Amino acid sequence: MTTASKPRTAAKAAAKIPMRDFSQSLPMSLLRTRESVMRHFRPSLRAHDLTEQQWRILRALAASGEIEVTELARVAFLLGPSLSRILRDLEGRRLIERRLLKADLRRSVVSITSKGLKLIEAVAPTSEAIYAEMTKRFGARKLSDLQALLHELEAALLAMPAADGAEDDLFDR
Amino acid sequence: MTTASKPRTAAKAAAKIPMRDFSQSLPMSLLRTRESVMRHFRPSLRAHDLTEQQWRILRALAASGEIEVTELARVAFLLGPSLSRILRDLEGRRLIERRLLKADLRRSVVSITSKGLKLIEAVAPTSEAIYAEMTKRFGARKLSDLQALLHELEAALLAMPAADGAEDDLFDR
DNA sequence: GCAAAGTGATTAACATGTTAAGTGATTGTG
DNA sequence: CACAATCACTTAACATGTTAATCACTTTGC
Repeated sequence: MTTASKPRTAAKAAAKIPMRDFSQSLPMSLLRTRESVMRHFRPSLRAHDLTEQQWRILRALAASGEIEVTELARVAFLLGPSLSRILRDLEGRRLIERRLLKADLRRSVVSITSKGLKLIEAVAPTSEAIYAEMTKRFGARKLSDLQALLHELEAALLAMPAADGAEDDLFDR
Repeated sequence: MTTASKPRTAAKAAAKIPMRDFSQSLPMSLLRTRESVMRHFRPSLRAHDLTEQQWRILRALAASGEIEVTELARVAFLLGPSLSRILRDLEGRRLIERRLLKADLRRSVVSITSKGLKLIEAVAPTSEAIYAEMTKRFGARKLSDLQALLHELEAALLAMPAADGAEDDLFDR
């Protein structure tokens, strides 16, 4: 009966300001959908002792060869601090390597090791199979429609100036 | 030239297994798009000392009145441990209240305080304005198409059995 | 040259995500 | 009615998200 009985509270009257129904806000939809996707991938990654982020990094490295840390952060969509910690860990596990750039000792380039590549080769088939099954169930056409809309929205929002939290705030007029 | 020169490595040859171009995998697309959305909301929340998750909880409480912790976790899409910590904090700030259920002392119900409601009323107009601007830029029709696809995908994946990480595992016999 | 400003990367500090373990309360079964 | 199983919630422990500070190195301006 975990999902059977619903709260009798019902209410939905507390807020004077209506606002869109909370659960169908765009950020929530994106979050829930992403989780419903990742839920299928995590077991396989976990079976190989990889987190989602570690996997993103290995994938990015396998795709781009040697790459600078900053650029890696960009393509793997991770913030610097997270990346630093994860690289330290992956380097300790000999899945990646780092070397300093002679031309600029502040920078270093990262690359995947053969051990890292073997790990990818071990995980990739399962990932691909899962992705294929998802595509089959959802429909290739709808999947690409979705991808297109996601990209369009991303582009539209990049063009939208970011509010700075100060708002019009009375004083800066 | 931070973004000018691309890595000469070019490679993309390291991996023997092709795999979809990493950056357009579905999880990455969803993550990037969600971030591009949240980027616009965070400054406003931050200006009121709220994190995204705290805001989700307050919104959920405002919409549903009194609600049990487990149900709140479900609607705010948070795991129990995260919720426990955040409720402790919000209670300390007098934005929410808790009371035990006499009928079952394991359970407690959470509700938003008038201070919490005032905070929502202070933040909501800005949020609504941002959401409206997004809708205007992206298009209301495309937005609802996107929402529909997200929900469909979510439904399709819920119906898909979760791999357990064991796979068929050829080798562990 | 050299002090100041800028840049790439890491560390620090705190909040959340995630899984496992713990705590107290309740329930079902013999 | 004892008592093991279950349940609701919390804690614990570790990884990541996030912002700020720091460190080492480079570039700039004088």
